[in-house]
Amino acid sequence: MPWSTKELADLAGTSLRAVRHYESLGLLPSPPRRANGYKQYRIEHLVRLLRIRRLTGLGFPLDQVAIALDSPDESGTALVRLEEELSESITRLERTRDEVREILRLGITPDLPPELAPLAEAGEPVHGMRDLGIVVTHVLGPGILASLGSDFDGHPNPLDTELSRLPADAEADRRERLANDLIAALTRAPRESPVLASLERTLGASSREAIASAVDRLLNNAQVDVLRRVSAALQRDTQ
Amino acid sequence: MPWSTKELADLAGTSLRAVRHYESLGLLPSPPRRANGYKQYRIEHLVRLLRIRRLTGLGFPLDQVAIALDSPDESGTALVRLEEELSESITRLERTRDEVREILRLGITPDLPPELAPLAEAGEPVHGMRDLGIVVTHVLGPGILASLGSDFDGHPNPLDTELSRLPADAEADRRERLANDLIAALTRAPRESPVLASLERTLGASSREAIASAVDRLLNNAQVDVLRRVSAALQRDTQ
DNA sequence: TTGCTCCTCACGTCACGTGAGGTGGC
DNA sequence: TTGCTCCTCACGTCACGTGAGGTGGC
Repeated sequence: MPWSTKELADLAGTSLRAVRHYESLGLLPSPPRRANGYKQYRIEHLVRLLRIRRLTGLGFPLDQVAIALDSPDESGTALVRLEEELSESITRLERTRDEVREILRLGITPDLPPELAPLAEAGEPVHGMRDLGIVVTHVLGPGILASLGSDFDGHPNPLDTELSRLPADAEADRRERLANDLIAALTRAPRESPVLASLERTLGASSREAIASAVDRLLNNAQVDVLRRVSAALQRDTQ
Repeated sequence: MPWSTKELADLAGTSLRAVRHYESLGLLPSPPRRANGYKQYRIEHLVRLLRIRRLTGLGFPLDQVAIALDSPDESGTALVRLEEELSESITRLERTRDEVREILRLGITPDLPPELAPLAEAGEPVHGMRDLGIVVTHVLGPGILASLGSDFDGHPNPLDTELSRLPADAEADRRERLANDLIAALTRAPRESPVLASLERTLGASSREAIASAVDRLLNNAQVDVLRRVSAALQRDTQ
């Protein structure tokens, strides 16, 4: 007539270990035993176990379950908090699910912010620009690339591609030509310079340093040279 | 110029401990140290850390992160699986959130299935019927109460209330009257008897036993007596 | 005797959080 | 000297899962 631990677990649709766990926490009273030490559960234990399972199924942590079991009518605030937590989790998961779907749709790599993915496609062995992009988008926030004038809407800007592939020993006139093209492109885009300037003013010292370090160590001399010219021209522009 | 562990963590927007954790797993290479043992992180570490954070932010477990970092282009199947897991979690959480909202809306206690809540309201100290309900709804599935003819749509059926409050020493004619009323009510409800009968035929031995045990130990003699009469009448009806 | 069930430790999971205890830098 | 930072163990979290090692029941 009485049930073993396994039988009780099966009746309640849960596991042997869960039953023992609840018992060790005092959520479920220890049943009487037979002479050989086997436990004998009865209907009161099944009822209690079903109530525990119901509460854990709703998402109550076990310490809250202990409280709710003894005063089920006063669990109002706990329920409100639970609902809030559930809603938060749902919106968070929905956001990341949408992001994962977007990554799948575009067929891009998941380890970069999506704005940077086209850059990764552009040139395989050139990781300097990619890594610079990772640091800059993190420090300045995503969207910075758009405001820099690059049209990362599916295809990399040819100028960006050329910059990322610029060899360290590129000749002076090639550097100058690329710099001028970039300056022209950035100047045509109406929105970027003020954004950049205001961002730069509000940047903390450590962020500045991180970007400077990224530029210095991740790009080669020719690339840095080109970016310096661009930067100087834009700064003149803003003043 | 190089960064301490704390500085690196701050730059990446994560914790000291997370950085050390990634390092201990080999996700992040150990940086060179100064003479006193202090670690010196550089831009490569920041880039790596940001890529790790991006992947964990999407929900990748750390062992998958290790793989994805080294071959970011081949994480397609991992992404598909991730999307599926996210979707499953979302629907599961939505279901429980809706259930929690319903509990809040009705102002009922969370430790019972919602169909049983009105029963709990009916009589305070009478837990026998409540506990029987918990066992029966779990074993036979929710919805069984509806098919038993009780209209649990906001108010407890007066007959149920009377049954749950029936004292053990109720007199014979009171028992008979209540049994007849219940039989009449159940017979008027068009849908229940076949459901019950078919369920009973398909029940396993352990479930039968659980219900029998619940009836025997959670109800008093008078209540069991009334239910026996009702059961007998219904069984005659079905044949 | 063999196979199945029951029992009690006790470590493992996952991604870190949180001290403990000691030392270096200013 | 004091306060702050850095370091390395190492245990804690949460709700159990998963053996290990031993015994009882048929």
